[in-house]
Amino acid sequence: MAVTLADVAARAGVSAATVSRVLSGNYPVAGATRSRVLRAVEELEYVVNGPASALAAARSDLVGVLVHDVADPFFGVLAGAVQGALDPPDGVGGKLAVVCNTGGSPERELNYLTLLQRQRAAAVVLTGGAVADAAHQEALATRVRRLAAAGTRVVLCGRPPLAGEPDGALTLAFDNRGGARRLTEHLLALGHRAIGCVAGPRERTTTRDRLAGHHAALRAAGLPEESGPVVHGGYDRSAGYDGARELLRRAPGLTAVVAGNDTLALGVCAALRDAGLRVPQDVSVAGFDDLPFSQDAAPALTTVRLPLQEAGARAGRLALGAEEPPPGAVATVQAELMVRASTSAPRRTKRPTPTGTARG
Amino acid sequence: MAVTLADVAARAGVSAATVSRVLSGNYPVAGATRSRVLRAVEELEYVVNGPASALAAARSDLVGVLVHDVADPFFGVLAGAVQGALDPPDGVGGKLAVVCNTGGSPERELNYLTLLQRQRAAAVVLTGGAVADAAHQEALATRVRRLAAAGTRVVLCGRPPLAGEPDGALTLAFDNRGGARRLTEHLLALGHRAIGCVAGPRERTTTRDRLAGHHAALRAAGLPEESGPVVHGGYDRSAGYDGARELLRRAPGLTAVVAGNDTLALGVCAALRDAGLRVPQDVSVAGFDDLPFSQDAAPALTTVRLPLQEAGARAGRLALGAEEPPPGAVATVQAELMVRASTSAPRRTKRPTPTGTARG
DNA sequence: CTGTTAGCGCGTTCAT
DNA sequence: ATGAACGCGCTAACAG
Repeated sequence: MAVTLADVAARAGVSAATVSRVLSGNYPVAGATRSRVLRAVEELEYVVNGPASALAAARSDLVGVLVHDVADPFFGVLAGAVQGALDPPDGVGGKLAVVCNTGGSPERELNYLTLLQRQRAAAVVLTGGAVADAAHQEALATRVRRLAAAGTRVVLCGRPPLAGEPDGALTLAFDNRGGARRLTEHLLALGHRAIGCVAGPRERTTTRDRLAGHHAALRAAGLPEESGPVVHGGYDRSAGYDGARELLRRAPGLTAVVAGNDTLALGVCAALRDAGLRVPQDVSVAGFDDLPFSQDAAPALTTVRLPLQEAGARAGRLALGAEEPPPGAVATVQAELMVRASTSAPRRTKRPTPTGTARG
Repeated sequence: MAVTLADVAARAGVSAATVSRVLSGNYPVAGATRSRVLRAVEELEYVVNGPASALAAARSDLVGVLVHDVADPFFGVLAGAVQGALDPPDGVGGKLAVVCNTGGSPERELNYLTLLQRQRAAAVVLTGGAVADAAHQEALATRVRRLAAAGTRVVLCGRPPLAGEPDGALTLAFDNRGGARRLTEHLLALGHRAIGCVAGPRERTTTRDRLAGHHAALRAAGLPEESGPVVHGGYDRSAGYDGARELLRRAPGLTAVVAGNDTLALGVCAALRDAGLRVPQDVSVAGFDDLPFSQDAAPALTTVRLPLQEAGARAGRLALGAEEPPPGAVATVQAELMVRASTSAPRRTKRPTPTGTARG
């Protein structure tokens, strides 16, 4: 049916082995033969059979990229950066990115890992926060071990390392805790004392780490953890909207709201606006991630910047084995506080510490 | 090294063929044998070798998805929807999405198509506007023909059909022209007569179609095409910013600006703000696409909604052959005008038609 | 319903 | 530097 190596070999008057060598390039071949072969390839419009070569060589050109949802800019940027790093800077030799939307579901995550193992993927990049559930973490660690055993490189990007085993898995963790802490410290420095929090899904490591940073800042300032109400929900805009309304109901005296991420923050701003409150005059709002749209929001969002582009690219290079693994197989990506217009000092006309809101 | 079909067969006391049949499921197998096989699979932690089965069956589980840039929400949403449609609703049988960032470059597009042909991809979805260049269109048509000949389904999503050949390629075109026309008509109805345009890259079909719709509306209103200045650039925020400044320089009397897409529109708004102009009081601004962030912009963006989610999902189903192809192999996805807060009637204090700006 | 027999197209020794 | 031969792991006829 399709033209094969043998056809090219016949056309060029050489053996199939020679054609194979010319095409892979990793073997000495006489200049004359080489060009003869290449011409035959052109004339016959020959295209290598990937599956066949993957079978024979026991390795494929596929790299799996697991994300919660590519449509979410956070993951879109990450996935794009990984893909970019996989791309041949010169011409060939590049690997293909298989993007898988897990929706954050542990089952789907596991399922996709199996599918990728089936493809004999060269590497797998797991992005985004994990589910902080022991059973799932265990199942995941097992899968990762198997993949590593099968020769697949595994890179975690934006999540903590797997418990007790850098068995070949490399990790690029994000400093969610530190970033969140600095963010809350910024609000405290502005004078806020009643800070609400619209955190993300309760079970995610990302949520937990950011919340931990927030609480750490409160404690360090001598404030009780309950000094600010916390609501959990999804990581989408509507969760931000609903969360802000809930917060307002529970603690009408809030002067600031920190959101689990920028998308939530946008929802929070919308809810505040609809409630007749101005940002930041009446209530300050802050996000996390510094997604592209954040600086164009009105007011521009104070947030914590994660270098997603750089992190994704690095994850891609690590997946290719094109970059030296970090010492200890784990590197932490720093987060940077970005102060913009959505936060300011609280209005003095409001009572500074509207207590009695905790335990609401 | 790894456990193979034969190992499972031995363990279950059956032939390799039987195991294969159990796993593919498309062949009658006795219940008892089936469960015996499945148990052996479990015990041995057997995972099918994808490349081997792709080779033997002459088809793979891969579907290529070409986008300009997944990090761009437009493409992220599209890619996510395609991937979602590929996903097994029940459990197995799903295909994997290979996402390729072409950056809009014809060469890379062609290159990726070759890579996907090499993988013997089951289907390829080409998204986003094409480059309106005859040579490239020709090269592309050739590649598509080859892919189709090799049994790969080809779906175009968000771009016009390839000239003179539905050789197996299905098209989901977007009504860019109609949407743009209705958008400009909306501005005209509000009373605007001096409408600038920050169009996208000159060579893209998307840009051309939207611009054509804009001009059609102007003509229908009896206005000369030059009644509004047009600047070209990229499709990113900074192009919007720069474009708006250029527009302001060339035609200070503008009362409205239509942007090639929402991202550009955000840049336009920023430039306007920096120039001390209010949106929409001083200048109305409109975008295109209705990306998620558009309704959260301040002011909320008047734009033209493209049902990206639905279109992507449909493209995915067409790629799987799970949906009836549209009659004539081409379907047009309608665009819907979304009037929001960024457009309003022009200020009466400004001269209605500040002519003398054309040919600037 | 199940086993046997052939390849699928390529990489890779091992000779030469 | 090149060719011959084998096998990667699986599916698909074809028997039975």
